[in-house]
Amino acid sequence: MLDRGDHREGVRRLADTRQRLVDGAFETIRRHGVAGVSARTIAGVAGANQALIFYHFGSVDALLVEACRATAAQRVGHYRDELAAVTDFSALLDLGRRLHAEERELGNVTVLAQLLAGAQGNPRLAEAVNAALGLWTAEIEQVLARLLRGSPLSDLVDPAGLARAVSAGFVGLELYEAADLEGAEAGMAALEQLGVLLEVVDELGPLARRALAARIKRR
Amino acid sequence: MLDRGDHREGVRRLADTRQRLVDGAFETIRRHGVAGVSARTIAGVAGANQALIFYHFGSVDALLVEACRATAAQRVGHYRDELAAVTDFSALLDLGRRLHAEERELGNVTVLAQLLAGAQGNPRLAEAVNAALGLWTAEIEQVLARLLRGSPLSDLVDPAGLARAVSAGFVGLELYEAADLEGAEAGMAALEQLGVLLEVVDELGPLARRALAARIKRR
DNA sequence: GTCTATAGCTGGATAGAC
DNA sequence: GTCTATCCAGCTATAGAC
Repeated sequence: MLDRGDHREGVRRLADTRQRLVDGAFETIRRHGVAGVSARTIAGVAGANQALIFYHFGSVDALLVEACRATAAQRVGHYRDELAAVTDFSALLDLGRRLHAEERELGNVTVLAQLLAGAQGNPRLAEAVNAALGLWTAEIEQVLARLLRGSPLSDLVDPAGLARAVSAGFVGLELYEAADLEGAEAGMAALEQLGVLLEVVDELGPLARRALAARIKRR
Repeated sequence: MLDRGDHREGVRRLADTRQRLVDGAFETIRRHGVAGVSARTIAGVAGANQALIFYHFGSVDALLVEACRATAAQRVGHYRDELAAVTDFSALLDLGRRLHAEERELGNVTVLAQLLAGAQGNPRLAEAVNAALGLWTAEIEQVLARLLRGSPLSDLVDPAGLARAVSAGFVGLELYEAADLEGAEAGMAALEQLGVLLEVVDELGPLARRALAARIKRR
């Protein structure tokens, strides 16, 4: 059927198999969740032979790990410059909105959530997902730390923790979406409202600012 | 070995099988995640025969649905009175801390997160998890709505959305925990800090309060 | 209601031809 | 590198003895 074995460099009938398997793994998780993943289903989506997963990666788990790693590295890199250019909470919220919409659209959040769930009792996968999430949170944390310097919020909010809470919120809401779409959307909106609150508080006038700082200190 | 078949009412060597299967299902998810769940693993944990799952519930899925339903109903009922007695954000935060600690300890959050992940592409399970989460969010939403009346935050924060965002945050962080314990704890702390921020803002003096309300209106 | 046994299937993984 | 064929483990679900 296909002209397999053709090795002229210009042909590229399909991307090389290894890559197609990685993409297929991602797509399979996105569509059916980790529960629906197997060597056979992935191979089916990738249009490749099941045995090739073991030839190229050694095991199905190892393929999932690679899919996780590759996606995170690529996507985080895609936003690095934009995140570095952010100078206030308002801009961060705007970027956050866009970033989340883009990643959701691509299915990256769903896949991350599913991998995270699958990592329960699977140390190899857990390590990979941890690394992937670490790439995201490190970037966000850096921006938050920069913005919080000199803010009345700096005594209250821990950048590292907030970065993880926001990531976890996205992940949790994405899972929620499969069970209750409208509820998840309302939750998403609330997350934005909290962002607006941070922004508003951060931009308070000197008087209100001092009152707030005093209140925070007292706790 | 065991004196099976003994039907004297006082014996109760073990709780009735149906209940042990529900508990076993819960425990299996908690320990190994949805990925590790099967009729055999559940039966093993429950100390029962695998075939009894199909006799009592018809399918493994149906057993998971029942475990989800039973746990949620029981636990939400457990907090209803306390939630109804809450009259300010400070008390809500205190209760929230305790509630979350208790539920985490019991494994209820982990199980919910795992079921949520498994609900992807499993409509029957999705419906059950949706109902379970609905019980929680309905209670939280009610308290939030009550507390927000008259607060400068009422124009900004939607109780229904916030209830879902908080639930999703807990769920997401619980998943996170399997991959990165310290990170998840930092995230949890940040969630509390946001709670404190709500509390502080809510209790602001009239002057700062007015400044804040004006800022919020402007957006 | 509970057990054993088993049918029938899907899954991970490997051997070996090409 | 890719394909076919296959082994074997584990799974759902049912039949039937007790």
